[in-house]
This record gives sequence, C-alpha cells and structure tokens, in this order.
Amino acid sequence: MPTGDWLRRLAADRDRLDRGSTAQRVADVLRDHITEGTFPPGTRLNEETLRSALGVSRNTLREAFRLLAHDGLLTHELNRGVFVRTLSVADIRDLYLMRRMLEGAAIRVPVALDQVLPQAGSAVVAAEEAAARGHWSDVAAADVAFHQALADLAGSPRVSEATRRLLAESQLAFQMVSDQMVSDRRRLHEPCVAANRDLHRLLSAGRIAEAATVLEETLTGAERRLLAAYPSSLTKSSAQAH
Amino acid sequence: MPTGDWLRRLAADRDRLDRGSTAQRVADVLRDHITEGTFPPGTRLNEETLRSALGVSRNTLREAFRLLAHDGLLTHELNRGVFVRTLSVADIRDLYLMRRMLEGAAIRVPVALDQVLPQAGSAVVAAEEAAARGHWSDVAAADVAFHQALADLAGSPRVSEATRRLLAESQLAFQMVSDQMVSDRRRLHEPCVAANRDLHRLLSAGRIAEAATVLEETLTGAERRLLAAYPSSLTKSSAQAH
DNA sequence: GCATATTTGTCCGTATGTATA
DNA sequence: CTATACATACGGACAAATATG
Repeated sequence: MPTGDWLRRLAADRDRLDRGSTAQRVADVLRDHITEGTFPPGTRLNEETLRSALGVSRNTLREAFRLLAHDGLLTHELNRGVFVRTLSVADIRDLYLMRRMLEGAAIRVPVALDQVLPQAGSAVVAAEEAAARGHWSDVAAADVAFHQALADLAGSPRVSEATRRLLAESQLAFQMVSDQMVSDRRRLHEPCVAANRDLHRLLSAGRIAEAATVLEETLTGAERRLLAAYPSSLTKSSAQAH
Repeated sequence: MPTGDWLRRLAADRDRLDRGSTAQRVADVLRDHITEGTFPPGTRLNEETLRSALGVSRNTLREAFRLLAHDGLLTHELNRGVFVRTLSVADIRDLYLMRRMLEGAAIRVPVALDQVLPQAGSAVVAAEEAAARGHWSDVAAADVAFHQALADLAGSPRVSEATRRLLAESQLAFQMVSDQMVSDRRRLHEPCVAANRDLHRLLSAGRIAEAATVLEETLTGAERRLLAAYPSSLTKSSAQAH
C-alpha cells in the first residue's frame, strides 16, 4: 500500500472514532474512502499500516474488515490479506440481475408506500439539483438513495438490507470504470435522473405495472452503460501496493 | 450453559477441525448443532465452555461466532455474549416474503435449468423416501436442498448465497415451533413433499407460469403452518442456561 | 442497595505456516 | 532455494460490564 495523501486523511478521521462501536466506526471511515475512490478496486489493505494510521488494535481493524467483507466491498484471501473488491463482468451482470429481482418485486408489493415515497421524491429532487451543478458523484449518491427507497417499499428489513449491500457493490462497479473522470461519470449517471423522475411520478399515480417496466429498463440501461465502459478499464490494471 | 449430552458430541467433532480454515470449520460444526436443535433458539453460548470443548482459542471461536452472526443464526448482545437467534412473527413473515421474491424470480429466469433440475429431482426423491420412513428431519433437509436448487436456477451466485442464508433462518423457524416432537414435525413438513414433486414436474415440462403459482402457494402454506404453530411455543419460553 | 464473582471486550506478544521477492 | 514479509492462531493480560449473593 502506498503511503500517499490518504494517510493524512485517515489520521484526520481519527476523531470520528470517538463515538459508537469502534469497529463499526472504522468500517464507516474505510467505506467512505472506498466508495469515493481513495482505495481503488484491487488495492490491498495492509493491516499494520491502517492499524497505526487509525490508532486501533489489530482485532478491531480485522472486525472492521469483516464488516466490509460482509458488504462485499472487501475480499478476504486466505493467508494473503484483504483487498478492495474487484468486480468482473459476470459480477456486474449478477448484481443488476438481483437488483431487478428485489427492486422489481418491492414496487409490486408497495406495503410502505405512504411512508417511503416522500423519501424517493427527495432523492429525485437532490439528483436533479446536483445534475444541474455538474456534481456527478452527488447524483450517484442521490440515485443510490432513490433505489434504496424503492426497495424499502416492500417494508421488509431483509430486502432493504440486501439492497443496501447490492447498492454498495454497484458503487464499486462505478469506481471500476469511471476513474473519477467527469465525462465518464456524467455519461454514466445523467440518464438516471430523468428516469427516476418518471418512476416516482408513475408510483405516485399508482401506475405500478408501468413503473415496473420503467424500472426494468432503467436498471438494464445502467448495466449496459457499465459493461460498455468496462473493457477499456481492464488495460490499466488497478494500483497495487508495497 | 448446561453441560449435557452435546458436550460429548462436540468433543467428537474435534477431528472435523483438521481441514480448512479453523474458524470456518468451527462455524460449520456449530451451525449443524444449531439447525439440528442441539442449541435451541434463545440459548446463550458460553465462550469458555465451547472453547475448551472444541479445543480452539478464544479469538478463533469469536471469529466463528461472527461468521454465524453473519448468517443470522446468532445474535451478538454487547457485554452479554452470543445467543442462538430467536425469530419473531414479523421475522417469519419477512423471511418468507423474501423467499417468494427470490425463488419466484429464479424459476422465471431458469438460466441454469439443465444443470440444476436434476439436483432438484434428487431432493424430491430423498424427501419422499425420508417421509415414507418417518424421518422428518431428513425431509426438512431435503426440502432445504430442493428450494436451494430452485434458487440456483437463476444461475446467480448472489441469489444462491442470499437464499442459503434465508433457508438457514427458515430452519431456525422450524426449531422454534417444533420442539422436536414427531407429530409437530410431520404436520409441518409432510405437505411439502407432494408439492415439491408437483413443482419439479411442472418445471421439467417447462410450464413455468404454473410452477410459479404452485411455488407461491407452497411457500405461503409453509409460512401459514409455522405461524399457526408459533403462539403455542411462546408460553414455554426457550430454555436458557446457567 | 452493595459487594463479589463471572463473563465479555479489547489488546498485546509470540509461534507457525504461507506466499512473495 | 533462501530470505523476507505477512496472516493465522494461540495464550495471556487487564478493564468494563453483567450476573449473583
């Protein structure tokens, strides 16, 4: 692992560790850095380096690793350590297959429609505002919130939790293909804004069957854009360390 | 925790720890004992007792606990230890809601039909034979294998893995209501045998829409039987320890 | 309510096995 | 093949929380 700029930022995150369960907070800090591209997919996370940078014990750090591995953001390789998850083409297809299953089923059984639909509406507005300003990573975050709200419609803790993990992995997929380039991120996220607006409108009107169709097309479109951007990023293999 | 008959059986399992990652193997041993009712839901698992019985270190045992908590079989309570998961009525409803979503979607997109359908057939035969002999716990195991095969039809690692966890939790639900009584277990599991046979026949014939309907009814029926048996088991609170 | 014993949470140091240079 | 680096597993220690009398 290269001792770069992120080491300073990790040290600055040490004050965030003051509240809550230690391992959980460490996991939160690392999760942010992973989804924001500080640690690109394929990066190996060194135990000792992170331990001293964060000022926690090995057991605590390993517990945080386990939490993130549970979310699919890290992979444990026996006797080799933990790595930021790299997604294959098959992974991306699988990811979106399961998202279509869960989110599609959730909007067809909208038990918690009244409670959750406003949240979806807020996410749509947030995405539109961020898109107008060209803040594409904020658009991505709002898109995540929107699709989480769709899954929450089922009123099922397990469906919501499973979707939370799938969405975290989806962000990983964007990290793999975007390389933080503005043009890439715009091309990937811009189409979602209008689609989510349509979806919210259809759901508000109770036109569930049409909403299901739009959702299916939206997710399939996002999958297609990811896969189209994928091959180019295979050549530049992700940065390793130490 | 009472030092009962299970202590001997745990000691006998020590040789199973010879292959694979230690914590993973410990988790496998404990998982079997939980799903087979050695440790009923609500039981507190004592670290020191299990550690000495299995002959592993505390850290390794705690790692195994984390793996099982990840599968939803154990729950961690701060400074109180780990307990075998107890499922509420809401949990059981949620469990079967998500199973209907995933298995239902899987049989509608039977990508891996040729590879997986034979396994489903074997599970049907095994269930029929076990039912003829009155081995209801074997019927339950075959039913689990059958529904796992249904989920595997999607050809999706994530759907298969999620279903694996849901099925483990479902077994927990049966543990909560059955109390190992033969009449109870028969009433719970017997209806599944013929239904699974029907399902397999319909899938083999490519009659997917009908299969989806039967699957929906089967899962809803199992859920209904579990919930009907649930209230009576609330009075006799689950056995605690020490 | 209080004091005691037990149990868990956290951390350290070390030995061993494995992968990599 | 040797050497180095690293993860795994073990045992021990102490503080904090809980359970027991």
